Amino acid sequence: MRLSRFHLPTLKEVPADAEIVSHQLMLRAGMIRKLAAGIYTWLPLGLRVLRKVEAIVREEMDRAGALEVLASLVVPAELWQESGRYAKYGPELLRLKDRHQRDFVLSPTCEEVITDLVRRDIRSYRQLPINLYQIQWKFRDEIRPRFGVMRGRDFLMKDAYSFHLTEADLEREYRNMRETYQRIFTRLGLDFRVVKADSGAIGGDRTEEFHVLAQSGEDQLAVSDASDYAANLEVAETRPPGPRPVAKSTLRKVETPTQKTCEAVAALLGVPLATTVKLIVVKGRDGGLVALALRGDHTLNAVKAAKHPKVAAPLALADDAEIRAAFGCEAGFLGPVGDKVPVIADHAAAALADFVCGANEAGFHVTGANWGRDAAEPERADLRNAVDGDPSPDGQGRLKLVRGIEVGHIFQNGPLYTKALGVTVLDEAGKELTPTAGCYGIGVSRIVGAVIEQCHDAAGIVWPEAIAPWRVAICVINPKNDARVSAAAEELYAEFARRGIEACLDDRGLRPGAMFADIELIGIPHRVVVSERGLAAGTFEYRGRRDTESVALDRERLFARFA
RNA sequence: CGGGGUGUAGCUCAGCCUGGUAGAGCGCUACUUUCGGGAGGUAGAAGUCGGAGGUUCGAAUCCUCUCACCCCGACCA
Repeated sequence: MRLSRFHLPTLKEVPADAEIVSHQLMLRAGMIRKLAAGIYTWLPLGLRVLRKVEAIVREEMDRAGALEVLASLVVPAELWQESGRYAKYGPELLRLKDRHQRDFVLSPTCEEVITDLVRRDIRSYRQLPINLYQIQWKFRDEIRPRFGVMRGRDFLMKDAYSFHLTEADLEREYRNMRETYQRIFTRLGLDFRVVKADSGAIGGDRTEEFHVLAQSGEDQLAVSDASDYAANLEVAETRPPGPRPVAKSTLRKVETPTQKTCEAVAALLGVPLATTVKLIVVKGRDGGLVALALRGDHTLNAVKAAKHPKVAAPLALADDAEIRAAFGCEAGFLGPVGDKVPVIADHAAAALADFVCGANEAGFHVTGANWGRDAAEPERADLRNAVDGDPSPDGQGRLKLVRGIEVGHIFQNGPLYTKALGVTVLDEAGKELTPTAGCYGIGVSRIVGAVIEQCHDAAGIVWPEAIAPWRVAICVINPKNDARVSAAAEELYAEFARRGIEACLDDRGLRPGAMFADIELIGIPHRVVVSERGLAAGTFEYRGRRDTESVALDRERLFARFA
């Protein structure tokens, strides 16, 4: 590509509304432009990269035996009503009507569409297993789109759906996809982790996420420092600590007129935060209230709590009136003493003796409280978020909390959708069978942002070779002074083409400083400078994007670098 | 949805408090001198001041409404 004929609107200044580095660099490099909140137009440079990511994903999916299809972004609401997700999905699902007032949705995922496709065309066990995928734009009406293409409202996703006769075959394909994803992210040059995850809105049992490690990631991950254990904080298990010490203190009421948090009470009394217990009152599955007890220095894990059989899902906090009715005081002075409502204690809270908690009386807490004496022995569960330094659940090493960007997610959702949509096939015996299914997503457009988060420096983007817009940039210095310079550059450009190496020729006639700055900003891995000076010496000037110095190479040695 | 903030040239922003001829830097166009790390000079194009209504002799500026965009907030007891 000749840059003189390419649309490359680079910016020197950072657009005001871009917060994170990938968003800033994508705007500055002229890869994307914003159209509306969370909606972007991909410019030629950005699209080149996006297409490369897409191509790698497609290649590996094909290699894994999946079959590509393409479904519309616009889906009849009926299908979503049939699966039950029309009612379940929140306002993130964009609903719209056509001119005949028929209801449609903009697809955020395609379980229904593909399952419907299978229901229509797959009749026999002989047609299974099958894995259908597409690479298609999706739409999610995010509450708060941000971070450019990392959390946009429309996004390019690879989504695959597999259908099987048996759970064992689903497990086989799940592993196949897991390996495929590892190949894809490795080819993309990313530092990633496979983590245990919650299945969330899609539903299902076995599920893992693929995360690119980056400070700007929106998800917290707990990873072991001594094994390959890694889990999304939402599901990272915590282990019960050792046995509870014996009670030594007696229960004593203390005045805490304005201290409504464990932090404030601990500070007032001069005791460690980890000796306090807080209650979080939530709605129970049976309609009553349930109190969740946590150590003061821990935070509630809503995903874990909502999975507890006595807790209403989704998690719903009790309101002020309910708390007042049950405890006789406002939130801020609650405690398990007196057993106002059934208590489920996190393992760490349950292991405390002589703890501090609310007195269930405005303005008072108690010290020296003990389970089984001042409060009923509570039911125990894992309810808290893991913290840095917790022992790893697999018994090896300690957990460290890091941040990640979710770029892939694989699920075994079983017969969830096939049953809802009434998919059946005939088995060998002529008997009707409901297939079991899996689904597998990759955020293609998000990957572009995630790569930049991992691969950039002060000058701009540093593309991994696999997805760089071009592998090499040929920079021409002062071509007007000497016709031989541009002739040599043209010849070099033609030679790269002959060798099948993607090159761009910077023939824009910019001054060298501006030209180099642009080429570095857009992250081209290799740069070759053609100048009078070099021609006289019979060399070209080569510099890798991460190098700090250039080297003079003759033609042969230059091309050897691209072998 | 709640709280906060911002809308003025393609980009980054000043001007608004205290109403009175629309501004700067970068970018863009032309010419010119330059020519190896975002050059200098000269000349120039470019804004319904987000929109509507109101107050006023007069509104970018004050008031009301509205739209768009950004940030913060969903774990507390």
